[in-house]
Amino acid sequence: MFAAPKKGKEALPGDIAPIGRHSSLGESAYATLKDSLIRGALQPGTKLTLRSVAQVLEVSTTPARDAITRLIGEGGLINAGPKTVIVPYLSLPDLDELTAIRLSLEGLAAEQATNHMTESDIHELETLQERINRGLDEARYTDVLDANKDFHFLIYRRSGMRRLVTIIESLWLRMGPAFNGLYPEFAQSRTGVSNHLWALRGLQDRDPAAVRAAIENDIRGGYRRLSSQLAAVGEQHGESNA
Amino acid sequence: MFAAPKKGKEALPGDIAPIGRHSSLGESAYATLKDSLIRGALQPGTKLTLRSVAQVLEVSTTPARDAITRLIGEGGLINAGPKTVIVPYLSLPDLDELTAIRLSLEGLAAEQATNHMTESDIHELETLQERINRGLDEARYTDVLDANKDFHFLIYRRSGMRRLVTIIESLWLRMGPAFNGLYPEFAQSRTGVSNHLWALRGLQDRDPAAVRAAIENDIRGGYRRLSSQLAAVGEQHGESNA
DNA sequence: TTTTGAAATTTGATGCAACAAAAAAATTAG
DNA sequence: CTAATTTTTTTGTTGCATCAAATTTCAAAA
Repeated sequence: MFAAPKKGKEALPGDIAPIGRHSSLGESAYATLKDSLIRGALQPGTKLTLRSVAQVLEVSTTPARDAITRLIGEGGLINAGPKTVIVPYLSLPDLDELTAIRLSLEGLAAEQATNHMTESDIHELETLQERINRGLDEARYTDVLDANKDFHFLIYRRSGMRRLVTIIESLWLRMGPAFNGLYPEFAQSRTGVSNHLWALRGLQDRDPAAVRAAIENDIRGGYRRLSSQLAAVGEQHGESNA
Repeated sequence: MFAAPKKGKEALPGDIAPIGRHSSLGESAYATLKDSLIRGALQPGTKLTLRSVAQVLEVSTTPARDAITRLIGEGGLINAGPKTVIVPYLSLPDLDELTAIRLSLEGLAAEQATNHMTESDIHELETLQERINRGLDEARYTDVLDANKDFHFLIYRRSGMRRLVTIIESLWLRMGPAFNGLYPEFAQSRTGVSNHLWALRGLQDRDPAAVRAAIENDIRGGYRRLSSQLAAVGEQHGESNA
């Protein structure tokens, strides 16, 4: 049926080869769209068509199709009809589910990362935190959200668990659009700052449970703010699009 | 850039509409391949080419491409070279990571499902368990694995968390090929049976923690058996392909 | 036998056109 | 003005051809 695995001597190229580069138009189209989604650049309900994506990304329909198909698979886009894909709305049940998964997975990642963090990692986190603080002071909310994302994922990546990080990304992908138009309201709050500081302290102390708790707290704080926003604004989209 | 969301009256189709059916050749090609992977029908290392998949599935290259691309995104297939996609080997580090995630997520799903299970659900679980027992007696190992999968996912689905179930599926997708050629060795063990019984008891008692513990135990048991098999056979594929 | 290297073959990526289906717009009827 | 109906436009799907790049084959050289 399919080609059987190579049985040969399996010449391992020594110790290098964590490769995997895979640049193609489809790949970068996917990456670009995904980034837009995570950043909240696309409003929920925005309709994406094959040809419009192709045009914006300056590629043909084939790579655009690749990107859209993959994103639908991850839940970053959904089919709102046989020929209509849109950026999904985040309903309260959706947010509940996402949050529960995030608590599990980001908590796990944070825990696992704790004993892998280097001094320079921690220093980098502190730099990111400064950028967050400065962003809050100067009302540069996009910067705040970006730096916040970097802060979290720097930690998660140090878990050494690649698939885990990928899954967490797909969760953030789902949250992103909900922030659209909410930057000030959302980023203004400084509740997250103290959670980050607790996380930093836990990392320095090599205390996995403390780091996990800090991250979980951060997620819960975000949940509170987002859910009240959703309750206030988003009743018209009752159904879950998970 | 893209079409803005409809502002109109948003005619909700009443109460029905959990729809989302999306039958297309690409979709079914994806489903078919995915199923083959989960069932362990494909040996790790098996090379898949666009055209061979297209031929086997009796479709053109386009739907085959869809399926392969999506599966790569989920980690069910990997790029072993610029023009080579294979069924991934499961290294011990990979198994460790998968297991950690499974414990988190399947534990969560089991917990959440506990209070949603109906009498008839539980009855169905008992039926499945009988099929597992019979399969063990009669050495019908494929049946055992199938029924085992149904047992777990019936529970998980009752969590009501769709995205969670999808993610868990992608984890099983990654485990499937590792069972290839190991059916007897793996399914022979009856360790799983008592875990399932504990899970059933927990469900009847509406004890989420007990159900979670039973499922976690089941996962750990599988981990032990698989990891020793991997350690014995699979040294030649050192690198992680997560 | 092993190694090397070049030729032949196969591969994935990409663009594109045709088609049926669906959505949107325009029109008509009430 | 609203609602139904028809017309027009747009959409995703699918198959396929092309092309550069990578793989495989195979024979010559060591």
